Amino acid sequence: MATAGLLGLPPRGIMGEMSTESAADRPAGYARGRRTRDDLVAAAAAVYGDVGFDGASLREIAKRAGVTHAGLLYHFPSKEALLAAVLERRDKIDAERPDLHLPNGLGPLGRLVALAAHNERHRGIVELYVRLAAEATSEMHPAHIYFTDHYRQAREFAEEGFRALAAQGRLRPRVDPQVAAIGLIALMDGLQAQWLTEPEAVDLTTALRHYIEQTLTETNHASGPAKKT
Amino acid sequence: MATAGLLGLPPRGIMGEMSTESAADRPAGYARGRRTRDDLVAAAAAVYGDVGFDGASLREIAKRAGVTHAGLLYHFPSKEALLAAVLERRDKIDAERPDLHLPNGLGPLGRLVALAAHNERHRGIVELYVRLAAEATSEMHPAHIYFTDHYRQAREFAEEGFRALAAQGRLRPRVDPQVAAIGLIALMDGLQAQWLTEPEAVDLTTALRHYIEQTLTETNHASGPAKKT
DNA sequence: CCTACCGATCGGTAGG
DNA sequence: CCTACCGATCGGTAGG
Repeated sequence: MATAGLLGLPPRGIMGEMSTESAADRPAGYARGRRTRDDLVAAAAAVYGDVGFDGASLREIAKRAGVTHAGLLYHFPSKEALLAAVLERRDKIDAERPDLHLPNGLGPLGRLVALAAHNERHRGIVELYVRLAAEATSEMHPAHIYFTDHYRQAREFAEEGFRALAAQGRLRPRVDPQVAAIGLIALMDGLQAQWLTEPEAVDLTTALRHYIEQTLTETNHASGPAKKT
Repeated sequence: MATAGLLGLPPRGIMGEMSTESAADRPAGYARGRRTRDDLVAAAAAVYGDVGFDGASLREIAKRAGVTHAGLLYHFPSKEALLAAVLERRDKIDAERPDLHLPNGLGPLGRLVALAAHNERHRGIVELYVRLAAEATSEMHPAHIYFTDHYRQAREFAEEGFRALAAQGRLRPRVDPQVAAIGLIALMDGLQAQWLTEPEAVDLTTALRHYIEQTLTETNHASGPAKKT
Protein backbone atom coordinates (compact mmCIF):
# COMPACT_ATOMS: atom_id res chain seq x y z
CA MET A 1 0.00 0.00 0.00
CA ALA A 2 2.66 2.51 0.89
CA THR A 3 3.79 2.48 -2.67
CA ALA A 4 2.12 5.74 -3.64
CA GLY A 5 3.86 7.88 -6.19
CA LEU A 6 6.26 5.07 -6.75
CA LEU A 7 6.63 5.87 -10.39
CA GLY A 8 7.30 9.53 -9.97
CA LEU A 9 4.33 10.21 -12.22
CA PRO A 10 2.73 13.63 -12.04
CA PRO A 11 0.10 13.46 -9.28
CA ARG A 12 -2.94 13.40 -11.53
CA GLY A 13 -6.26 14.53 -10.15
CA ILE A 14 -5.81 12.54 -6.96
CA MET A 15 -9.27 12.62 -5.48
CA GLY A 16 -11.67 12.42 -8.37
CA GLU A 17 -14.39 15.02 -7.93
CA MET A 18 -12.98 16.16 -4.64
CA SER A 19 -11.70 19.71 -4.61
CA THR A 20 -9.34 21.49 -2.27
CA GLU A 21 -10.53 24.93 -3.40
CA SER A 22 -11.14 27.76 -0.96
CA ALA A 23 -8.64 29.13 1.50
CA ALA A 24 -6.55 26.01 1.23
CA ASP A 25 -4.71 27.04 -1.90
CA ARG A 26 -4.25 30.72 -1.53
CA PRO A 27 -1.22 32.52 -2.97
CA ALA A 28 0.77 30.69 -0.30
CA GLY A 29 2.93 33.73 0.27
CA TYR A 30 1.65 33.91 3.84
CA ALA A 31 4.24 31.90 5.68
CA ARG A 32 2.28 31.61 8.91
CA GLY A 33 -0.84 30.16 7.36
CA ARG A 34 1.26 27.87 5.21
CA ARG A 35 2.93 26.55 8.31
CA THR A 36 -0.38 25.95 10.06
CA ARG A 37 -1.73 24.09 7.06
CA ASP A 38 1.37 21.89 6.92
CA ASP A 39 0.98 21.13 10.60
CA LEU A 40 -2.65 20.20 10.06
CA VAL A 41 -1.84 17.86 7.19
CA ALA A 42 0.94 16.18 9.18
CA ALA A 43 -1.31 15.81 12.21
CA ALA A 44 -4.08 14.38 10.06
CA ALA A 45 -1.75 11.79 8.55
CA ALA A 46 -0.71 10.71 12.04
CA VAL A 47 -4.27 10.43 13.30
CA TYR A 48 -5.40 8.55 10.18
CA GLY A 49 -2.64 6.08 10.89
CA ASP A 50 -3.87 5.60 14.44
CA VAL A 51 -7.61 5.36 13.92
CA GLY A 52 -8.22 5.55 10.17
CA PHE A 53 -9.93 8.33 8.28
CA ASP A 54 -13.44 7.43 9.40
CA GLY A 55 -12.34 7.25 13.00
CA ALA A 56 -10.38 10.47 12.97
CA SER A 57 -12.03 13.53 14.51
CA LEU A 58 -11.32 17.03 13.33
CA ARG A 59 -11.02 18.08 16.95
CA GLU A 60 -8.20 15.63 17.64
CA ILE A 61 -6.32 16.59 14.49
CA ALA A 62 -6.75 20.27 15.23
CA LYS A 63 -5.57 19.86 18.80
CA ARG A 64 -2.35 18.18 17.66
CA ALA A 65 -1.71 21.06 15.28
CA GLY A 66 -2.47 23.63 17.95
CA VAL A 67 -5.71 25.09 16.61
CA THR A 68 -9.40 24.64 17.32
CA HIS A 69 -11.46 22.38 15.13
CA ALA A 70 -13.21 25.40 13.62
CA GLY A 71 -9.76 26.72 12.86
CA LEU A 72 -9.02 23.57 10.92
CA LEU A 73 -12.20 24.05 8.91
CA TYR A 74 -11.04 27.55 8.05
CA HIS A 75 -8.06 26.03 6.22
CA PHE A 76 -9.81 22.92 4.91
CA PRO A 77 -13.51 23.32 4.19
CA SER A 78 -14.44 19.74 5.01
CA LYS A 79 -13.13 16.51 6.40
CA GLU A 80 -12.69 15.20 2.88
CA ALA A 81 -10.68 18.19 1.73
CA LEU A 82 -8.17 17.47 4.47
CA LEU A 83 -7.94 13.85 3.35
CA ALA A 84 -7.22 15.01 -0.19
CA ALA A 85 -4.40 17.19 1.10
CA VAL A 86 -2.91 14.29 3.05
CA LEU A 87 -2.90 12.02 0.01
CA GLU A 88 -1.44 14.73 -2.20
CA ARG A 89 1.37 15.26 0.25
CA ARG A 90 2.17 11.56 0.34
CA ASP A 91 2.42 11.36 -3.41
CA LYS A 92 4.60 14.44 -3.52
CA ILE A 93 6.99 13.13 -0.88
CA ASP A 94 7.30 9.75 -2.57
CA ALA A 95 7.83 11.26 -5.99
CA GLU A 96 10.61 13.52 -4.73
CA ARG A 97 12.50 10.89 -2.79
CA PRO A 98 15.95 10.46 -4.29
CA ASP A 99 17.04 7.37 -2.39
CA LEU A 100 15.73 3.97 -3.44
CA HIS A 101 18.26 3.70 -6.20
CA LEU A 102 20.85 1.34 -4.82
CA PRO A 103 21.26 -1.25 -7.58
CA ASN A 104 20.82 -4.71 -6.16
CA GLY A 105 20.69 -7.08 -9.07
CA LEU A 106 16.91 -7.14 -9.16
CA GLY A 107 16.47 -4.47 -11.81
CA PRO A 108 13.67 -1.93 -11.39
CA LEU A 109 12.01 -4.24 -8.88
CA GLY A 110 14.86 -3.46 -6.53
CA ARG A 111 13.14 -0.15 -5.96
CA LEU A 112 10.21 -1.96 -4.41
CA VAL A 113 12.51 -3.80 -2.03
CA ALA A 114 14.23 -0.53 -1.15
CA LEU A 115 10.85 1.06 -0.56
CA ALA A 116 9.92 -1.74 1.82
CA ALA A 117 13.20 -1.27 3.68
CA HIS A 118 12.43 2.43 3.96
CA ASN A 119 8.92 1.78 5.22
CA GLU A 120 10.30 -0.49 7.90
CA ARG A 121 11.87 2.58 9.46
CA HIS A 122 8.71 4.69 9.10
CA ARG A 123 5.87 2.86 10.77
CA GLY A 124 3.54 5.85 10.57
CA ILE A 125 3.52 5.77 6.78
CA VAL A 126 2.62 2.11 6.76
CA GLU A 127 -0.13 2.55 9.34
CA LEU A 128 -1.63 5.35 7.27
CA TYR A 129 -1.79 3.26 4.12
CA VAL A 130 -2.92 0.00 5.65
CA ARG A 131 -5.82 1.67 7.44
CA LEU A 132 -6.88 3.87 4.54
CA ALA A 133 -6.65 1.03 2.03
CA ALA A 134 -9.00 -1.12 4.10
CA GLU A 135 -11.50 1.70 4.46
CA ALA A 136 -11.25 2.70 0.81
CA THR A 137 -12.30 -0.77 -0.24
CA SER A 138 -15.87 0.52 -0.38
CA GLU A 139 -16.81 2.28 -3.59
CA MET A 140 -18.44 5.07 -1.62
CA HIS A 141 -15.32 5.95 0.34
CA PRO A 142 -13.72 9.30 -0.55
CA ALA A 143 -10.33 7.65 -1.03
CA HIS A 144 -11.62 4.83 -3.24
CA ILE A 145 -10.58 6.39 -6.55
CA TYR A 146 -7.20 7.23 -5.11
CA PHE A 147 -6.58 3.60 -4.24
CA THR A 148 -7.83 2.05 -7.47
CA ASP A 149 -5.45 4.44 -9.18
CA HIS A 150 -2.66 3.62 -6.80
CA TYR A 151 -3.03 -0.13 -7.25
CA ARG A 152 -3.13 0.20 -11.01
CA GLN A 153 0.06 2.25 -11.09
CA ALA A 154 1.84 -0.07 -8.72
CA ARG A 155 0.83 -3.12 -10.77
CA GLU A 156 2.00 -1.50 -14.00
CA PHE A 157 5.32 -0.57 -12.49
CA ALA A 158 5.91 -4.11 -11.26
CA GLU A 159 4.82 -5.60 -14.55
CA GLU A 160 7.34 -3.41 -16.36
CA GLY A 161 9.99 -4.60 -13.95
CA PHE A 162 9.26 -8.23 -14.70
CA ARG A 163 9.22 -7.54 -18.43
CA ALA A 164 12.62 -5.92 -18.16
CA LEU A 165 13.96 -9.04 -16.49
CA ALA A 166 12.33 -11.18 -19.17
CA ALA A 167 13.99 -9.11 -21.89
CA GLN A 168 17.32 -9.91 -20.28
CA GLY A 169 16.47 -13.58 -20.31
CA ARG A 170 16.60 -13.67 -16.53
CA LEU A 171 12.97 -14.66 -15.94
CA ARG A 172 11.94 -18.28 -15.61
CA PRO A 173 9.96 -19.35 -18.66
CA ARG A 174 6.74 -20.11 -16.76
CA VAL A 175 6.50 -16.70 -15.13
CA ASP A 176 3.75 -14.44 -16.45
CA PRO A 177 4.80 -10.82 -15.80
CA GLN A 178 1.24 -9.67 -15.23
CA VAL A 179 0.41 -12.37 -12.69
CA ALA A 180 3.78 -11.93 -11.01
CA ALA A 181 3.14 -8.18 -10.76
CA ILE A 182 -0.25 -8.56 -9.10
CA GLY A 183 1.31 -10.97 -6.67
CA LEU A 184 4.24 -8.74 -5.84
CA ILE A 185 2.03 -5.77 -4.98
CA ALA A 186 -0.31 -7.98 -2.97
CA LEU A 187 2.66 -9.45 -1.16
CA MET A 188 3.92 -6.02 -0.15
CA ASP A 189 0.50 -5.04 1.19
CA GLY A 190 -0.05 -8.25 3.08
CA LEU A 191 3.40 -8.10 4.63
CA GLN A 192 2.73 -4.60 5.86
CA ALA A 193 -0.48 -5.63 7.63
CA GLN A 194 1.22 -8.63 9.23
CA TRP A 195 4.24 -6.56 10.21
CA LEU A 196 2.12 -3.87 11.87
CA THR A 197 0.27 -6.51 13.85
CA GLU A 198 3.40 -8.31 14.99
CA PRO A 199 6.61 -6.50 14.06
CA GLU A 200 8.88 -9.13 15.60
CA ALA A 201 7.40 -12.01 13.62
CA VAL A 202 7.84 -10.62 10.13
CA ASP A 203 10.15 -8.39 8.20
CA LEU A 204 9.25 -6.47 5.10
CA THR A 205 12.14 -7.22 2.78
CA THR A 206 13.06 -10.89 3.15
CA ALA A 207 9.86 -12.37 1.77
CA LEU A 208 9.83 -9.76 -0.97
CA ARG A 209 13.34 -10.60 -2.11
CA HIS A 210 12.54 -14.29 -1.88
CA TYR A 211 9.50 -13.82 -4.10
CA ILE A 212 11.37 -11.96 -6.79
CA GLU A 213 14.26 -14.42 -6.78
CA GLN A 214 11.87 -17.34 -7.21
CA THR A 215 10.86 -15.87 -10.56
CA LEU A 216 14.46 -15.75 -11.81
CA THR A 217 16.39 -18.45 -13.58
CA GLU A 218 18.82 -20.37 -11.40
CA THR A 219 21.91 -18.54 -12.56
CA ASN A 220 20.53 -15.18 -11.50
CA HIS A 221 20.04 -15.80 -7.81
CA ALA A 222 23.24 -14.14 -6.61
CA SER A 223 21.13 -10.97 -6.34
CA GLY A 224 24.08 -8.57 -6.21
CA PRO A 225 24.74 -6.41 -3.12
CA ALA A 226 21.73 -7.72 -1.27
CA LYS A 227 22.37 -6.68 2.33
CA LYS A 228 23.25 -3.10 1.43
CA THR A 229 20.64 -1.87 3.97
CA MET B 1 -7.11 -12.77 6.58
CA ALA B 2 -10.14 -14.87 5.97
CA THR B 3 -8.15 -17.88 6.94
CA ALA B 4 -9.50 -18.16 10.45
CA GLY B 5 -9.87 -21.60 11.88
CA LEU B 6 -8.06 -22.93 8.88
CA LEU B 7 -6.46 -25.65 10.85
CA GLY B 8 -9.54 -26.88 12.55
CA LEU B 9 -7.87 -26.26 15.89
CA PRO B 10 -10.09 -25.96 18.95
CA PRO B 11 -11.10 -22.30 19.20
CA ARG B 12 -8.88 -21.42 22.12
CA GLY B 13 -9.84 -18.44 24.23
CA ILE B 14 -10.47 -16.24 21.20
CA MET B 15 -10.56 -12.82 22.76
CA GLY B 16 -7.98 -12.82 25.51
CA GLU B 17 -9.49 -11.32 28.66
CA MET B 18 -12.77 -10.65 26.96
CA SER B 19 -15.71 -12.55 28.37
CA THR B 20 -19.09 -13.38 26.88
CA GLU B 21 -20.62 -14.16 30.25
CA SER B 22 -24.07 -12.90 31.24
CA ALA B 23 -27.29 -13.62 29.43
CA ALA B 24 -25.37 -14.43 26.28
CA ASP B 25 -24.62 -18.00 27.24
CA ARG B 26 -27.71 -19.17 29.02
CA PRO B 27 -28.84 -22.81 28.85
CA ALA B 28 -29.66 -22.13 25.20
CA GLY B 29 -32.76 -24.24 25.41
CA TYR B 30 -34.81 -21.14 24.65
CA ALA B 31 -35.12 -21.34 20.91
CA ARG B 32 -36.47 -17.81 20.48
CA GLY B 33 -33.62 -16.08 22.26
CA ARG B 34 -31.12 -18.30 20.52
CA ARG B 35 -32.53 -17.25 17.19
CA THR B 36 -32.35 -13.57 18.09
CA ARG B 37 -28.75 -13.91 19.19
CA ASP B 38 -27.81 -15.64 15.94
CA ASP B 39 -29.47 -12.87 13.98
CA LEU B 40 -27.55 -10.29 15.94
CA VAL B 41 -24.22 -11.98 15.33
CA ALA B 42 -24.93 -12.33 11.62
CA ALA B 43 -26.03 -8.71 11.37
CA ALA B 44 -22.92 -7.60 13.25
CA ALA B 45 -20.64 -9.52 10.88
CA ALA B 46 -22.30 -7.82 7.93
CA VAL B 47 -22.01 -4.34 9.43
CA TYR B 48 -18.38 -4.91 10.42
CA GLY B 49 -17.70 -5.80 6.81
CA ASP B 50 -19.27 -2.56 5.63
CA VAL B 51 -17.84 -0.09 8.09
CA GLY B 52 -15.47 -1.98 10.35
CA PHE B 53 -15.89 -2.71 14.05
CA ASP B 54 -15.07 0.81 15.18
CA GLY B 55 -17.48 2.30 12.68
CA ALA B 56 -20.32 -0.07 13.45
CA SER B 57 -23.11 1.22 15.66
CA LEU B 58 -25.12 -1.00 17.93
CA ARG B 59 -28.27 0.71 16.70
CA GLU B 60 -27.60 -0.24 13.08
CA ILE B 61 -26.78 -3.82 13.96
CA ALA B 62 -29.85 -4.10 16.17
CA LYS B 63 -32.10 -2.65 13.50
CA ARG B 64 -30.95 -5.25 10.96
CA ALA B 65 -31.72 -7.99 13.46
CA GLY B 66 -35.11 -6.50 14.28
CA VAL B 67 -34.51 -5.37 17.86
CA THR B 68 -33.71 -2.10 19.58
CA HIS B 69 -30.16 -1.30 20.53
CA ALA B 70 -30.99 -1.81 24.18
CA GLY B 71 -32.34 -5.18 23.16
CA LEU B 72 -28.99 -6.01 21.67
CA LEU B 73 -27.28 -5.05 24.92
CA TYR B 74 -29.57 -7.44 26.73
CA HIS B 75 -28.04 -10.31 24.76
CA PHE B 76 -24.49 -8.96 24.57
CA PRO B 77 -23.44 -6.79 27.47
CA SER B 78 -21.08 -4.61 25.48
CA LYS B 79 -19.92 -3.79 22.00
CA GLU B 80 -16.83 -5.92 22.55
CA ALA B 81 -18.80 -8.95 23.69
CA LEU B 82 -20.62 -8.90 20.37
CA LEU B 83 -17.33 -8.75 18.51
CA ALA B 84 -16.13 -11.79 20.43
CA ALA B 85 -19.26 -13.67 19.40
CA VAL B 86 -18.72 -12.73 15.75
CA LEU B 87 -15.14 -14.00 15.77
CA GLU B 88 -16.11 -17.19 17.55
CA ARG B 89 -18.75 -17.88 14.96
CA ARG B 90 -16.30 -17.38 12.12
CA ASP B 91 -13.84 -19.83 13.60
CA LYS B 92 -16.59 -22.35 14.18
CA ILE B 93 -17.88 -22.12 10.62
CA ASP B 94 -14.41 -22.44 9.14
CA ALA B 95 -13.53 -25.39 11.34
CA GLU B 96 -16.68 -27.27 10.37
CA ARG B 97 -16.43 -26.72 6.65
CA PRO B 98 -16.02 -30.09 4.94
CA ASP B 99 -15.23 -28.88 1.43
CA LEU B 100 -11.78 -27.54 0.62
CA HIS B 101 -10.44 -31.02 0.12
CA LEU B 102 -10.24 -31.43 -3.63
CA PRO B 103 -6.72 -32.70 -4.20
CA ASN B 104 -4.96 -30.49 -6.71
CA GLY B 105 -1.36 -31.52 -6.74
CA LEU B 106 -0.31 -28.80 -4.33
CA GLY B 107 -0.45 -30.87 -1.19
CA PRO B 108 -1.88 -29.30 1.99
CA LEU B 109 -1.36 -25.88 0.44
CA GLY B 110 -4.13 -26.74 -1.98
CA ARG B 111 -6.50 -26.03 0.89
CA LEU B 112 -5.40 -22.44 0.90
CA VAL B 113 -6.13 -22.14 -2.79
CA ALA B 114 -9.52 -23.78 -2.27
CA LEU B 115 -10.21 -21.37 0.57
CA ALA B 116 -9.42 -18.43 -1.69
CA ALA B 117 -11.76 -19.81 -4.33
CA HIS B 118 -14.45 -20.12 -1.69
CA ASN B 119 -13.89 -16.57 -0.47
CA GLU B 120 -14.26 -15.28 -3.99
CA ARG B 121 -17.90 -16.34 -3.82
CA HIS B 122 -18.41 -14.83 -0.35
CA ARG B 123 -17.41 -11.20 -0.48
CA GLY B 124 -18.88 -10.48 2.95
CA ILE B 125 -16.43 -12.77 4.68
CA VAL B 126 -13.51 -11.10 2.98
CA GLU B 127 -14.78 -7.61 3.80
CA LEU B 128 -15.14 -8.58 7.43
CA TYR B 129 -11.58 -9.82 7.72
CA VAL B 130 -9.87 -7.13 5.69
CA ARG B 131 -11.50 -4.37 7.71
CA LEU B 132 -11.00 -5.99 11.09
CA ALA B 133 -7.40 -6.92 10.37
CA ALA B 134 -6.55 -3.31 9.54
CA GLU B 135 -8.21 -2.05 12.71
CA ALA B 136 -6.69 -4.77 14.87
CA THR B 137 -3.22 -3.66 13.88
CA SER B 138 -3.19 -1.51 17.00
CA GLU B 139 -2.21 -3.29 20.19
CA MET B 140 -5.11 -1.67 22.00
CA HIS B 141 -7.77 -3.00 19.68
CA PRO B 142 -10.09 -5.64 21.15
CA ALA B 143 -9.40 -7.98 18.22
CA HIS B 144 -5.62 -7.60 18.33
CA ILE B 145 -4.94 -10.84 20.18
CA TYR B 146 -7.30 -12.68 17.90
CA PHE B 147 -5.33 -11.56 14.86
CA THR B 148 -1.85 -12.21 16.20
CA ASP B 149 -3.12 -15.68 16.98
CA HIS B 150 -4.72 -16.05 13.60
CA TYR B 151 -1.59 -14.99 11.74
CA ARG B 152 0.56 -17.34 13.75
CA GLN B 153 -1.70 -20.30 13.05
CA ALA B 154 -1.94 -19.48 9.36
CA ARG B 155 1.83 -19.17 9.08
CA GLU B 156 2.39 -22.47 10.86
CA PHE B 157 -0.08 -24.24 8.63
CA ALA B 158 1.58 -22.92 5.49
CA GLU B 159 5.04 -23.74 6.79
CA GLU B 160 3.94 -27.32 7.41
CA GLY B 161 2.63 -27.45 3.87
CA PHE B 162 5.94 -26.33 2.43
CA ARG B 163 7.80 -28.81 4.62
CA ALA B 164 5.59 -31.60 3.34
CA LEU B 165 6.50 -30.65 -0.21
CA ALA B 166 10.16 -30.53 0.73
CA ALA B 167 9.93 -34.01 2.23
CA GLN B 168 8.67 -35.22 -1.12
CA GLY B 169 11.60 -33.59 -2.84
CA ARG B 170 9.24 -31.31 -4.74
CA LEU B 171 10.51 -28.02 -3.35
CA ARG B 172 13.21 -26.03 -5.09
CA PRO B 173 16.41 -26.16 -3.08
CA ARG B 174 16.59 -22.42 -2.39
CA VAL B 175 13.11 -22.20 -0.88
CA ASP B 176 13.00 -21.65 2.88
CA PRO B 177 9.67 -23.05 4.16
CA GLN B 178 9.36 -20.39 6.85
CA VAL B 179 9.95 -17.46 4.52
CA ALA B 180 7.73 -19.01 1.88
CA ALA B 181 4.97 -19.44 4.48
CA ILE B 182 5.06 -15.82 5.61
CA GLY B 183 4.91 -14.78 1.99
CA LEU B 184 2.01 -17.04 1.14
CA ILE B 185 -0.17 -15.72 3.96
CA ALA B 186 0.76 -12.14 3.15
CA LEU B 187 -0.04 -12.78 -0.49
CA MET B 188 -3.52 -14.05 0.38
CA ASP B 189 -4.23 -11.00 2.52
CA GLY B 190 -2.91 -8.52 -0.01
CA LEU B 191 -4.87 -10.14 -2.82
CA GLN B 192 -8.04 -9.86 -0.81
CA ALA B 193 -7.60 -6.12 -0.25
CA GLN B 194 -6.84 -5.53 -3.92
CA TRP B 195 -9.73 -7.72 -5.00
CA LEU B 196 -12.22 -5.88 -2.79
CA THR B 197 -11.06 -2.56 -4.17
CA GLU B 198 -11.24 -3.63 -7.80
CA PRO B 199 -12.82 -7.08 -8.28
CA GLU B 200 -12.40 -7.08 -12.06
CA ALA B 201 -8.68 -6.40 -11.98
CA VAL B 202 -7.60 -9.27 -9.75
CA ASP B 203 -8.61 -12.80 -8.93
CA LEU B 204 -7.83 -14.58 -5.73
CA THR B 205 -6.55 -17.93 -6.94
CA THR B 206 -4.32 -17.34 -9.98
CA ALA B 207 -1.57 -15.43 -8.21
CA LEU B 208 -1.74 -17.85 -5.30
CA ARG B 209 -1.27 -20.90 -7.51
CA HIS B 210 1.47 -19.11 -9.38
CA TYR B 211 3.29 -18.38 -6.14
CA ILE B 212 3.15 -21.95 -4.92
CA GLU B 213 4.22 -23.36 -8.27
CA GLN B 214 7.22 -21.05 -8.36
CA THR B 215 8.51 -22.79 -5.27
CA LEU B 216 8.33 -26.23 -6.87
CA THR B 217 10.96 -27.99 -8.96
CA GLU B 218 10.38 -27.87 -12.70
CA THR B 219 8.98 -31.37 -12.98
CA ASN B 220 6.20 -30.64 -10.53
CA HIS B 221 4.43 -27.82 -12.30
CA ALA B 222 1.67 -29.87 -13.90
CA SER B 223 -0.29 -29.13 -10.71
CA GLY B 224 -2.87 -31.88 -11.22
CA PRO B 225 -6.57 -31.02 -11.70
CA ALA B 226 -5.99 -27.29 -11.41
CA LYS B 227 -9.19 -25.82 -12.83
CA LYS B 228 -11.46 -28.03 -10.72
CA THR B 229 -13.27 -24.93 -9.46
C1' DC C 1 -8.15 32.15 13.11
C1' DC C 2 -11.78 31.93 17.65
C1' DT C 3 -16.27 31.46 20.54
C1' DA C 4 -20.46 29.60 20.52
C1' DC C 5 -23.66 26.96 18.84
C1' DC C 6 -26.57 23.33 15.87
C1' DG C 7 -28.71 18.65 15.05
C1' DA C 8 -27.29 13.97 14.92
C1' DT C 9 -25.41 9.99 16.75
C1' DC C 10 -22.72 7.29 19.87
C1' DG C 11 -22.29 3.26 23.88
C1' DG C 12 -24.31 2.30 27.88
C1' DT C 13 -27.77 2.38 31.99
C1' DA C 14 -32.28 2.49 34.75
C1' DG C 15 -36.16 0.38 35.54
C1' DG C 16 -39.39 -2.21 34.33
C1' DC D 1 -36.90 -7.77 25.42
C1' DC D 2 -38.71 -2.22 25.44
C1' DT D 3 -39.05 3.01 26.59
C1' DA D 4 -36.62 6.62 28.07
C1' DC D 5 -32.81 8.66 29.27
C1' DC D 6 -27.54 10.00 30.24
C1' DG D 7 -23.06 12.36 29.07
C1' DA D 8 -19.90 12.55 25.36
C1' DT D 9 -18.61 13.44 20.83
C1' DC D 10 -19.28 14.14 16.01
C1' DG D 11 -18.93 17.43 11.37
C1' DG D 12 -20.23 21.66 10.17
C1' DT D 13 -22.02 26.73 10.48
C1' DA D 14 -22.69 31.69 12.09
C1' DG D 15 -20.67 35.63 12.86
C1' DG D 16 -17.16 37.94 13.89
